[in-house]
Amino acid sequence: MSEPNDIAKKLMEIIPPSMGWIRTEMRSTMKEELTLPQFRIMAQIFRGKNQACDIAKHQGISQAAMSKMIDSLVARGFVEREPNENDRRHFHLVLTSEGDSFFKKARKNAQANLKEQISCLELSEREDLEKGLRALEKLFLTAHSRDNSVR
Amino acid sequence: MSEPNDIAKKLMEIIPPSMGWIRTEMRSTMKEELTLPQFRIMAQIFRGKNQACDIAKHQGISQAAMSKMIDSLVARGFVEREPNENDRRHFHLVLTSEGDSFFKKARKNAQANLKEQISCLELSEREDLEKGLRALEKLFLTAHSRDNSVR
DNA sequence: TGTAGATAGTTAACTAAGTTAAGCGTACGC
DNA sequence: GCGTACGCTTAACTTAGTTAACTATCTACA
Repeated sequence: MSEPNDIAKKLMEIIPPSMGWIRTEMRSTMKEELTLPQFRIMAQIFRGKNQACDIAKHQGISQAAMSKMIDSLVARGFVEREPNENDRRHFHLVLTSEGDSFFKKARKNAQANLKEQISCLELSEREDLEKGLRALEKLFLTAHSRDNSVR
Repeated sequence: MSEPNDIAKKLMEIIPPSMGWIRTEMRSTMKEELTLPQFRIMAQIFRGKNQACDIAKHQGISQAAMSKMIDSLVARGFVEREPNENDRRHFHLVLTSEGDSFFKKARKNAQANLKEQISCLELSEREDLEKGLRALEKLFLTAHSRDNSVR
């Protein structure tokens, strides 16, 4: 039990379809408004990450992709690029008040759906899930920071 | 603790970047050969799912998208559409011998990378992760089958 | 001081993966 | 045997990603 290899196998089996499911949930929740990658970018800005390249690194995408998605968020009036006086190479990304309230609403809806599903699990399963997510977080964070240091 | 709402929040925070990380891992493992969605389709066929619409449902994508990706797998010589005599509306998808051996090789490599990362976790964390993945599986499967029955 | 190199971001050209809508052929219930 | 549901494909489109080449800025250092 708990053989790294078995876990790796399970991870590859479970995570992608779960992700597909979350994507579908989010899509139906947010209708035409916002795609999942756009939502994630807004989530990062909301949490105080305000430099495009940092967010790009965190999401594992290129700066070019980031730049384009920020364009579309700016076009929708959800995000603004504020010039940064200290270092004029980068902008300070901020949510507009419209972006902020939309983000909060979208997050709440998406969570409500997920919450309903999660409520169907047994208590013990919910505990397992919670602990498992923490382990996954650590796994991802260590792997990720290692990547960054190497590349 | 273990409030469905907290878990939902955590899920939305952790799964997408984890997915991004797995995608990056897979990409570097499989080089130019195969994309992750293509790999997942092959995995389904490998496990005996051989009807395009079933796989499309499982992945949460449209039949049209499925059809195109199967085209590309067929073009690479990894998959074949065998006519089905019982019901000529659908094909019987099978891996070619080249597809089969490529799939096994790719899966082994991808797992080896993940395994290495997972080995860095404590034993207790690995156990948590394993249990959590099982809970996630159940969550996904029940939600998914409910979706299918409703939609 | 001035120049070399690193960093932040954009643009262009491309590909993959997804969507919806329309259509074709087959199977099946009544 | 006819309408309807099903399996699949095609066409036209969008989004998200890539790499490569570019601009502009900052920083370190001879």
